[in-house]
Amino acid sequence: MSRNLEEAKFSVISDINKIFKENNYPILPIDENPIQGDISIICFPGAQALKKSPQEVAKNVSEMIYDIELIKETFVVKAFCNIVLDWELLSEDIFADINLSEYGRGVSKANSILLEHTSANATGPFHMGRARNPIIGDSVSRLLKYYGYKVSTEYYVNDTGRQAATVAYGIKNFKGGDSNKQDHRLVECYRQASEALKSDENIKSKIYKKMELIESGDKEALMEVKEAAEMMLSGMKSSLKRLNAEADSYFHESDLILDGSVNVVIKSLKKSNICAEEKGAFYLNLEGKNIAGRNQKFFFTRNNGLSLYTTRDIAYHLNKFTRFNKALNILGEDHKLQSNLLNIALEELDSNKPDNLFYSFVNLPGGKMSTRAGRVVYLDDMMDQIVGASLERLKEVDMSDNQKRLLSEKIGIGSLRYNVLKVQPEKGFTFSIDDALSIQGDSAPFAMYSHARMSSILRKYGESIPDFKLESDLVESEIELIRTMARWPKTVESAVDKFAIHIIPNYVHQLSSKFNNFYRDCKVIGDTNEALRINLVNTSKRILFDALDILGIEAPDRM
RNA sequence: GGGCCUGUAGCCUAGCCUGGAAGGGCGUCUGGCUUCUAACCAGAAGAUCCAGGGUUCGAAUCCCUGCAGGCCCGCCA
Repeated sequence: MSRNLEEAKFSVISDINKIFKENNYPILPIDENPIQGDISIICFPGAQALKKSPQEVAKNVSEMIYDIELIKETFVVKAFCNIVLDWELLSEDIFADINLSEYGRGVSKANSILLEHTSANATGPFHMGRARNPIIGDSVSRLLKYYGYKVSTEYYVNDTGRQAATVAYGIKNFKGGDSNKQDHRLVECYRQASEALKSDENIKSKIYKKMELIESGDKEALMEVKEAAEMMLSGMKSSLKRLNAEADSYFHESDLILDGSVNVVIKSLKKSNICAEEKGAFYLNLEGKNIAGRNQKFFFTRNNGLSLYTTRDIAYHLNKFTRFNKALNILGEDHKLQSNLLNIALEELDSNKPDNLFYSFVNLPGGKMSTRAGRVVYLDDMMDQIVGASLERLKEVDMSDNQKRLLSEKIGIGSLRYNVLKVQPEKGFTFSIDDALSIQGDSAPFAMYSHARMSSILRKYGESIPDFKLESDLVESEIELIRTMARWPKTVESAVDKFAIHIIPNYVHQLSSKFNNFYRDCKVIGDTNEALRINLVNTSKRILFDALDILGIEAPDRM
């Protein structure tokens, strides 16, 4: 009989409940992932009814159940009756399951998902605060794909409005900086144009005139901002590429004006019965909608009848749902209200609504990250630094310079991603370069190193993975490793459930750590259990590789 | 004024949805490389789980009230 761990636990638990019933015992709560053992029966609640102390109940329970099939032993700690399963019996079955090449992957789903991430305004290089978005977005998309969804990622390019017009004006009229990276060079144009906008009425009116042309659908003006945004974006895209997080497609806001879909939105929203008008500008009246704050009017046109950012966002989402069944947005927490408003509008238009994953902002020690105040750590600089630090660590390793360069890139970028991903998105964090550069313990290099050890063993073994038979008792660290591997599919499932990507790094660390314990205790090559242990190494390696891949981290075979 | 999020050892963090025995990591101290890779491993010290109240046999977890920090409340994007 083949069974995975879930099924084994289920069978044991139903046997336990059967025994409770037969003996007229109250049904006691059961912890399926206890601190000690594989299953734990919590005996506090039965105490009163049975007129016994919780400890006595636990002892009693342990005597009642110890000969259930698959239970190897039971031991009582306080009021917990802990059960250890018979891993000698189970491991072959569980292993057969783990050995399947699709182990952990979800079955292919019918739904297609458009995952929008990053969508930073094309006004200059990414800073670390913004970098949380592509890293989370890219990894969540990998996670959802692993689980069986068809996922496509998209970057929404805000190339209309004042900022975009200012960028276009700046690129046309000012000289850039001297960096050889496009976005770092062009951001100087934008800075100067922004300054001029503030101090020079003439330039201000030029930019605002351009803005109006853009919003009214003037083709030439639209092409101009679109091209300017493209220029800036080309530099930003190369940062994303280095981060291993480039989007599959880029959607230009300007196209929504160009193709008239914004006007369709305005027309439809005007038919809504919560639509009202004030001095020529139209809005949805939100009174009674339980939306936060002082402002109960959600404007979707200016008094000149032209669209606002939100209006175009509505059009964008309608567009998304013509292409995909579902939409998921990765957004900074500052977009929460905005997204509520969007949802209300979509509801008025009878449209589907997107799911959202919000993340908190990244601070620097001492306060907010702000480009304007010059308190800023650029993503590009951070990647250089962390890759440099990784290269430094490889100094003594016997490898060609080129190999070291490639490897340090993987390690550095992996560390950066891991550090961002291991924290719950809704938790704000203060970005410390020192912490980011500290790459031991719960980090990408720890996992990568474990993976390299696995590869090394298999490389030395040199033959194809053998069949195995259990010839002696498993040692504790082997069981622990199997236990951890057995938890992988559940881990993926719960991460998908809540879009909780931080669960994956957590698992990666556990698996790596358990493997390192196994490595310490168990000689693989040349041992009497060689065949089994090669299998253990092989499956751990595959799971670790997959898990790291979800995080967008490349698992090296040597380091 | 209002809404949302966060608060766990010196520092960072998991656990909170679905209540049951507080997990990791950094840093500190001690020890381990002629043995499949020491970016590793073992051991030690370190926690009024922000505060107070409630529900419960049982609360870091659920409810209420505070406190502290973040974000937001424009005919900007």
